[in-house]
Amino acid sequence: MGVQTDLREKLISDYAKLSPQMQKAARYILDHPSDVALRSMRAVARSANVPPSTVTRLMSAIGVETWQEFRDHYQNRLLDQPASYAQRARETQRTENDANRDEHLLESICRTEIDNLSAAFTPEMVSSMIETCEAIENARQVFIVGRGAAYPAAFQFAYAYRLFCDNGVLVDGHSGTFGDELRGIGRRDLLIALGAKPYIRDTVRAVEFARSQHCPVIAVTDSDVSPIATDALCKLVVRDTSQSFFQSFTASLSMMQALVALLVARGGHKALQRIAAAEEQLARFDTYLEE
Amino acid sequence: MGVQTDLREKLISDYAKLSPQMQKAARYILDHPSDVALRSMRAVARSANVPPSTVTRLMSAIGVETWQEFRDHYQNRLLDQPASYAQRARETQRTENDANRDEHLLESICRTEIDNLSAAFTPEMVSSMIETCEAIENARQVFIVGRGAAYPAAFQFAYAYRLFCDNGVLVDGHSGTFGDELRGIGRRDLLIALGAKPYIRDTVRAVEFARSQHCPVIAVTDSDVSPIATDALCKLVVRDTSQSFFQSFTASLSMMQALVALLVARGGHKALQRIAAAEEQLARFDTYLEE
DNA sequence: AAAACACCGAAACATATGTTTCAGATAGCG
DNA sequence: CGCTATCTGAAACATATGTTTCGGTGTTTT
Repeated sequence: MGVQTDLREKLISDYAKLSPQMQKAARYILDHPSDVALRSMRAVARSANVPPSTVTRLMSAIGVETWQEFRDHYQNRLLDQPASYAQRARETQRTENDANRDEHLLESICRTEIDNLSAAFTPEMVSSMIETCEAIENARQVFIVGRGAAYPAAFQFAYAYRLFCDNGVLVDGHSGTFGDELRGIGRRDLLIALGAKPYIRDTVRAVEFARSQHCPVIAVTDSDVSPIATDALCKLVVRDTSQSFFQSFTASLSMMQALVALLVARGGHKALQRIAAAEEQLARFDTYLEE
Repeated sequence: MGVQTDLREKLISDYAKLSPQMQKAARYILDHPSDVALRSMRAVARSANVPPSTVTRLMSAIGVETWQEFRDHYQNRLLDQPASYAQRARETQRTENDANRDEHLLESICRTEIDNLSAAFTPEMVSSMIETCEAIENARQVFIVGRGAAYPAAFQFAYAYRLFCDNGVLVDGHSGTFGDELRGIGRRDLLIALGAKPYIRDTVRAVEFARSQHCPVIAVTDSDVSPIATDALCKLVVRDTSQSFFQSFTASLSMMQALVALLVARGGHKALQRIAAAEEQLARFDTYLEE
């Protein structure tokens, strides 16, 4: 070895001493190593939102003569570990009942998650999601309920939704009783209910209550015949296959995120303006770390 | 899309019908596929002892419009990505002002999410996750902190973890001040911190406090140089690329779920017994709907 | 033998790339 | 306040890149 230090490590260790703009460049490079190997310097600079000169300066700052040298290093790295997905699967399978049981488990989890995810974006689901969006756009208030393991996805949606709409209510029962928050729900509102087997009683009750008040329901659940999905306006059925005792809520979360993205895209300028305002407000509160 | 044939196969099948010089070029390309991905066209031509024009002609001979298209194909093969980031971006842009804009957006979101997910389960990440598990198993108390958009993933882990271990603490600041919950943290404990750009001040402060008390930190974040990741025991770097203004936390959530699954798998019978006990307790409380 | 044809490589071309230069901006300090 | 030192981005620069053009070569066809 000797002088052949790993440039990536060097970039990390020197990161603190770099100028702000160089940090931006360095950060992009660290986060997208394959870009260095495959794309041009100017293209990388463009993606990092930095002028080309900054990248050249970064090179000399970390003691690299030329971009070529840097690129070569990353190309070799890329060639050394052609850890393709398929190859990885084969390797892990070969050593199935072996010492690296853990690796195999994680590999299998990854595949399952990807399957769950693609199942959530089939054409039928996509059109259901678009319907859901229309329902949300026309609703007076949007209630979101998800208990237990479904709570993260519900929270995620409520959190993002609140950044550009103020008619969202996360029914989390954190303060006082659960039912209080649903008071006044009616036919012009909308309830988004999340939950998979085993169905949590609270969630089902919330759905039943909403329906009794003629409030339409969007069900994000694991089956067309789940107690949450009965008579729902839209049934967003997500797979939650998992290797562990615990169902996977990855697909639910992803779908909720996709709904938010879709709402924003359809909302156009107005939505973006509200987001900007919300973020500025957060910045005022000193929520975020400065650059 | 649709007619997305494999260009390498095309090269092989058409080989016989090519002119001698083109065969020389084709042959070199077949023998050195990574050269196509990494080097320039002229460089490849030089190595193949062929003028550049021959390579261009070869492109049109096999029905490829431009060398870029050819190179992109080989780059994707090298990365084993079903669709390149650039390609995806172009596709989405192309159909931006279209009738079925929504469908395209969702389709593109799905692909991005899958990319994020596979990036979270690369061999390096897998080994980091296993290290993380060992750290968790040896910790006295396990603190989990994630604010804002990172909260779902933190909650998810804490919720599942509590079903089979009782030394987990979700630092959510719901009651009283944030710092209170970290009181007494020390070198035998462990802090799992989640957060992506823009970094929420509270999270960073929690990390700094933990480090000042010599408590090791596991960082689930978006970059090796994120303020959360500095001096972390394990850096679990997850991609959060997203089509919307909002980062995607799908990969974070999935990784946390995977950690739980891994912990349970390594925990063996004991873990399963505890889970059974926890579920029975929940059933006693009438949490779930009966069948 | 001449014409028609496919094939080839040097050179021309417009564009893109990596690097350097320079002038303005910004922050630190006496 | 002024002075310095650093940082930054636009522009300039020489070079490299992908593609096209064009004339030349050899082979086939009539």
